[in-house]
Amino acid sequence: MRTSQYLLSTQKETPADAEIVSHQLMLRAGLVRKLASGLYTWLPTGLRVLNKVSEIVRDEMNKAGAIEMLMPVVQPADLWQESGRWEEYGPELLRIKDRHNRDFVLGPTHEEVITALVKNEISSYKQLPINLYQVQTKFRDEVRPRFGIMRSREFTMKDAYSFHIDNDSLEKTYQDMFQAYCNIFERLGLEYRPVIADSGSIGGAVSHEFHVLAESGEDAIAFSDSSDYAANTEMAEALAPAGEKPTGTQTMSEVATPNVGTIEQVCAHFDVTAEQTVKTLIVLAQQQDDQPQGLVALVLRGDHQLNTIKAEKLAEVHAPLTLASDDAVKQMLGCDIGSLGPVGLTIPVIVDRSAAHLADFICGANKTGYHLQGVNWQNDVGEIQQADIREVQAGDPSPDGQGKLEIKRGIEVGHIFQLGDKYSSAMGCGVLNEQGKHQILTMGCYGIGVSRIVAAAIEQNHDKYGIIWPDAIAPFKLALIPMNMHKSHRIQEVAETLYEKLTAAGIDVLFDDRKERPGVMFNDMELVGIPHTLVIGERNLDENKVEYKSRRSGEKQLLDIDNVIRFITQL
RNA sequence: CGGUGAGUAGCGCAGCUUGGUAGCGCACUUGGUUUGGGUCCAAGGGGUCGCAGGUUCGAAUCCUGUCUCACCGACCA
Repeated sequence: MRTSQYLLSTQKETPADAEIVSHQLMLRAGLVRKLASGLYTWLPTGLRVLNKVSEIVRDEMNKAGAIEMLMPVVQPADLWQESGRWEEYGPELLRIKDRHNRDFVLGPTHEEVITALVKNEISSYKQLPINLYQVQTKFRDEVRPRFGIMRSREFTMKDAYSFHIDNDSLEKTYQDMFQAYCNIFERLGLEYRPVIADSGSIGGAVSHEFHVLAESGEDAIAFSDSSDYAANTEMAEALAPAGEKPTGTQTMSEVATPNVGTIEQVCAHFDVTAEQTVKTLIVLAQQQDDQPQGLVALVLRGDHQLNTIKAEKLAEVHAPLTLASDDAVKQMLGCDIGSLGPVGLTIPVIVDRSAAHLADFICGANKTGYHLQGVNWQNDVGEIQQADIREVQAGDPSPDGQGKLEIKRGIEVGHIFQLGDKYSSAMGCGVLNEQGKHQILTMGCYGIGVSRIVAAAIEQNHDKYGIIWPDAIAPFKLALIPMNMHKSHRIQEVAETLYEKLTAAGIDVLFDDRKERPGVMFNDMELVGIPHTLVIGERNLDENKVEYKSRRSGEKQLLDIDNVIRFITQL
């Protein structure tokens, strides 16, 4: 490709509304342009990268025995009504009507379509297992699209769905997919980790996310410092502190604490650390039929944070988790939220394991302006219900019993899970088994955020000059930069010849034949992130040499012109 | 949805307080100059100042409404 016949579209200045590096560089290097919030046009350079990523994904999926197909973006609403997700999915599901006023959705995912298809196409256990996938556009009407392509509303996803007669078969395909995903991220040249994940409300126990590690990641991942254990913090189990539960020695007493509400103020007032205090959060209870809305108290150690996902899984708690309003608390419990505590509450109380491990602690007195000190569960509260409801933090013991947890940030680029029969049973998708009986299938599903990988790769591979693509997904492998070609026939001749030969050798080369000064070319090629550069200049031509430069290491070396093709091919 | 901020040329911004019909840098066009790291000089082209309404002789500027965009958002108990 010649720059003179290409759309490079680089920019010197960073657009004002781009917050993270990958977004800024994608705009500056001319990979994407925003059309509207969460909607992006892929420019030629960006599309080249996107296509390289999809090709690697396809290749590994095919090798793992999956079969490519393609389903429509627009899907009829009745499929979603059948699966129950028409009501369940919420406002992220963009609903549209056609000219006949029939309901459709813009597909955020394709379980319904594939299940309906398999129901019709597959009728015997002999055709199983089968794993079908597509690389396709998805639409999710995100509340807040952000970070450019990282969380956009329209995006490219590889989604695969496998169908099985039993769980053993599902388990095997799941393992194959796990391995295929590792291969994919390995080949993409990214630093990644598979982590244990929340399978959501979908049921089916097993689920893994694949994260690319990056500071700007939206997810927190907990790692053991001495084993393979890695889990999304949503999922990572928080163990009770090690050792015997301390025995209380104090007797509970009430202390006037005017204007003391936050844990920070409590600590200051009593001159203790947050580890000796307890905080009480009041949330809405799971609604019982015909009963008025109840409340539930969640009790945590002062220095701990509530984990919403864990709390929502409790039968007593309303999902999605909703904090009771200040007014509701005041009305039902008779005090300000800053003075709440577990002692003497008439609503259900659920205590985090770490909080339950405390003795002689401090908490609110359920009386505005008063706290209790020297509180002990056994004496002052009685039998309590314990649960793991807190967020793990760095330094906590690893749930697998080996080492301590570290917390790092990651970008979720892949998610695999065992779905079970949620969709197949809702939609009656089954086959005749060996006994000639109709049997509902069990399913797995496996997603990769293809467009998100492009952004994630940049987050992990850039410097102050621009992007540094891993070779496998670079838009071009090589930049050919002639110095002042328009003044020198000799340079032009060498450049043209090299360009022809390199192209003939199957190398993706971008030949900068613009009438620009060298500095402009260098800067553009570095911004775009092309991994390898050849510079052709008068100086070296006298020796029959050209200069090679690596984008990543910055290392330069002179090459004999005759050796260029071989050298570049071997990179 | 709540909070904050922003909409003026393709991009980055000034002008608005104190109304008088729009400007700077980059990019673009033309000519010259320069040529191993975003040369320099000159001359140009390009904007219904987000949209609608109002006040006024006159509105980018003041008022009202509206749309769009970005960032932040249980973690207070």
